[in-house]
Amino acid sequence: MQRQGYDGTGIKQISKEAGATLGSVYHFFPGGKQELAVEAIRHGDREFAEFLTRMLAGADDPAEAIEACARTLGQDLRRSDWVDGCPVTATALGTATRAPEIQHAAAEAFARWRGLVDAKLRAAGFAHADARDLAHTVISTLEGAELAAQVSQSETPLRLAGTHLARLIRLYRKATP
Amino acid sequence: MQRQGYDGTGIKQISKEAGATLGSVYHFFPGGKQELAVEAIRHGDREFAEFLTRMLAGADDPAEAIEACARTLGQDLRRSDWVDGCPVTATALGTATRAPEIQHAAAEAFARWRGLVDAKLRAAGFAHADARDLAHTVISTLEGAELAAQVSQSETPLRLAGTHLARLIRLYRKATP
DNA sequence: GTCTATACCCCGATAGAC
DNA sequence: GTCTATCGGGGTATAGAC
Repeated sequence: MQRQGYDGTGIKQISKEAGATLGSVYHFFPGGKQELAVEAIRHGDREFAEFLTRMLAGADDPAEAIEACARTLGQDLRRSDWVDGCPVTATALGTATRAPEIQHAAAEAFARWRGLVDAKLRAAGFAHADARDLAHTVISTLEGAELAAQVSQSETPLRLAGTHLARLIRLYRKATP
Repeated sequence: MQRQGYDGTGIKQISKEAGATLGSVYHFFPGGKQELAVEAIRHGDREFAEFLTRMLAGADDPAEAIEACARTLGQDLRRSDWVDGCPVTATALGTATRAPEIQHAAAEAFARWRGLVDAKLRAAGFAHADARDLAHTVISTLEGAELAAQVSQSETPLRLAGTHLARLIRLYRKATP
């Protein structure tokens, strides 16, 4: 679903690639495709949260850590031949009206990631309001740059997003000490 | 397709809502669903390009114009009940592997929008390299914030994106005069 | 150019043997 | 719990009358 989206991915395809039978899938996911999608998003949520935690722990300076994060995302995306984008976006996009539970799971993922950045910024001494606001834009920008990188098959959007986010963060550190 | 994505939107649904018969659709779009999707993306491309042109012309200061742009995007998104997001993203996402032409049209749209921001920044006296790089991040951030706003059903990501992009742009104006 | 009918296929979901 | 068979419906696309 990360690659093909909710509607583009069939349960039969999933069961085949997983080496399970169709009956097994419906045994463990009685809620059908919707439940499967929610679990897929939660899985992607945890996955990216772990990645983000690792990257944020990689440098004391939050600006430096975020910039490294963006670069790594670009490298990983290229390695996947521009196919493995955000594990939440593709699944959630387009299902908003039909399946609120899916959208809710996606919102939770975004909120968790934001929380991780927020905590890092506060730990580095940023004002709470600044940290909260900056965390929003850091996630938004990473998300958008990942999208742009995927569409244009280039690491450039993510590289520049890293550079600019770092400058923005440093600007706020100086602005409200 | 803007709302439901490529796979979530049926040609029968399109023909019904358009008041046309299925035969007519295939008469004017012999390339079938793929051709329809490419034209839909080109349409969204022009639509947003006109919106962006209008917003950029609304203020001499690029930072101010971009901030107003983000706010307006948020208001429009709320007015649509968080349904009408970027007219390109939903259609293009998930079709990368199967339909390169769709992805190519999406890449062209992003490039055109970037070009508009780039031109505005250069016209305001920014160094060419700075303008080019900033245009990348402006589009990425607006795109990601629109996504985040849609998922969380809140204007906050777009409002903050506007604020932060404005500060970033002003920083560069001062940095390299 | 416009319309209806239909071919052909795969979808999600379920039934029921084992 | 695991598997196969199948249901009902909708998908894209086409054929061919008008």
